Amino acid sequence: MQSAASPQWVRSPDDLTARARLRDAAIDCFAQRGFAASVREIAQRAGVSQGLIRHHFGGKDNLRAECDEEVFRRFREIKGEGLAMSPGQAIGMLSQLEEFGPTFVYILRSVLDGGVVGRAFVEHLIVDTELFMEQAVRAGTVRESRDPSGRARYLVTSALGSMLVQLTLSPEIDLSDVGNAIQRLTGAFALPSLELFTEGLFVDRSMLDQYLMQIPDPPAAGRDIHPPA
Amino acid sequence: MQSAASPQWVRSPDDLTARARLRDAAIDCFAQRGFAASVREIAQRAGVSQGLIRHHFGGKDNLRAECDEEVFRRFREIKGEGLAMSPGQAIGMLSQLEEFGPTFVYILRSVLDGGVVGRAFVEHLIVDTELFMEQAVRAGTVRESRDPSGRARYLVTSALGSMLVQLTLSPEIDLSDVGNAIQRLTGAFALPSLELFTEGLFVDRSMLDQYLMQIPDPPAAGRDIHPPA
DNA sequence: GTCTATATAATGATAGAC
DNA sequence: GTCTATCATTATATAGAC
Repeated sequence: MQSAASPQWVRSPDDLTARARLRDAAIDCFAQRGFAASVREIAQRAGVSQGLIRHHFGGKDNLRAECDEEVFRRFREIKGEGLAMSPGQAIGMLSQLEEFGPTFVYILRSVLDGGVVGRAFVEHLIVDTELFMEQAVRAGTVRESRDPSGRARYLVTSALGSMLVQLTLSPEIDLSDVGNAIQRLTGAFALPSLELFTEGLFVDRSMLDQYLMQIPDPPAAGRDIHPPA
Repeated sequence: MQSAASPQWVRSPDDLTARARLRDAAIDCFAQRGFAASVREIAQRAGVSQGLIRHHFGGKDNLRAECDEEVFRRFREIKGEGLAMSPGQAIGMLSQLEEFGPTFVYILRSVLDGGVVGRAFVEHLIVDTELFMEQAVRAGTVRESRDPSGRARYLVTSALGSMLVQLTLSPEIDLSDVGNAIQRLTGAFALPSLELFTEGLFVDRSMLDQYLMQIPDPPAAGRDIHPPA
């Protein structure tokens, strides 16, 4: 386990093997310009020729797969194994780390792209959130849910999705300054979300009660398909 | 104003001008395969040659622009001018209309893509939601907010974003059956969202009160940037 | 290991025949 | 109005020299 100030994967470029330098250049490119970035572009950023990429990785798909792996590895490493954080805490912490910038943007892009990293990232967040909420419920700070899994999935997808929609709505946000970008994406929603989480939205319970009466089986476990596939 | 069962823009393909048929084929293609769909593909679906697209539209960008316009026109037409619906009602209604399928998927893709239709669509929903919530507050069914604009923006982006994230998480969902797709995307979240909107999440008010004391100015109007740009 | 040069495929743009 | 044929560009994949 590394200190947060200088994780294992941050070192001077000279220390890296050519293969790793190529992979990191690809991660940066994919983060900045999306997965449509060409191999020529990646090679140029790494200061080598495009032929070398094929030599080391065989093709773009393979290169992307290795980037996916590395990015998810970094995510797991930074997050820490047993550390259960709320999604807000996690995102807030991650965005503070300068070195994590490209990794985080890579993940966001992968979520939008439907890539494997994105999926894994979201599912990971959901599991963590369910655990975190479970603890919070036991601690008495968060209300119990009739469907803990569904609630965790709902909280994560709406928080993340909200950021992504805001992002597409605000092309002027500079993704290279990740900390600032996250601040802009989440700052505007601090008050509305706190308000909603504390006071709810509806004045009375009729909508919820109506729904609960309408469904056939006891409202203990989720009756709906939660896992994607 | 047309009846919902058969809007103005639904007719047998023979009734359409070649230009309109081409445009509609493009909308279908963009919806099904994304905006990377080639002009050859579009021409093939329309049963004409690729040269004809250039003849009528000049180029792909222009064609996309006309598709954007048409899709947004259909959206406005279906929605109705003065009709204020909740986001949930609106999405539920739209998904029922068979003919609206490609249009709806086109809009979703446009949101993900950051396209003009997507932006306009979201901003439209936000304005409608704010109006709707204003009425609901006056009617006594929804609680007052310290930041009505921010709340509307938060509700729309999180509801929509949640669907989009679920969509990327579930590639097996068949987008051609829009009604079913929406059902799968929203059904799992009915209970968690109703629960949250009715009962909130936190047991006590400490988080909210802490935030309210921390910010300098009176919590009447939003102190943050809400409009994207 | 690294480079240069080339093959191949796809796409959007264009020209000109009918 | 509509089609066919071709061009220019760009991307990846590949081969072979050093």
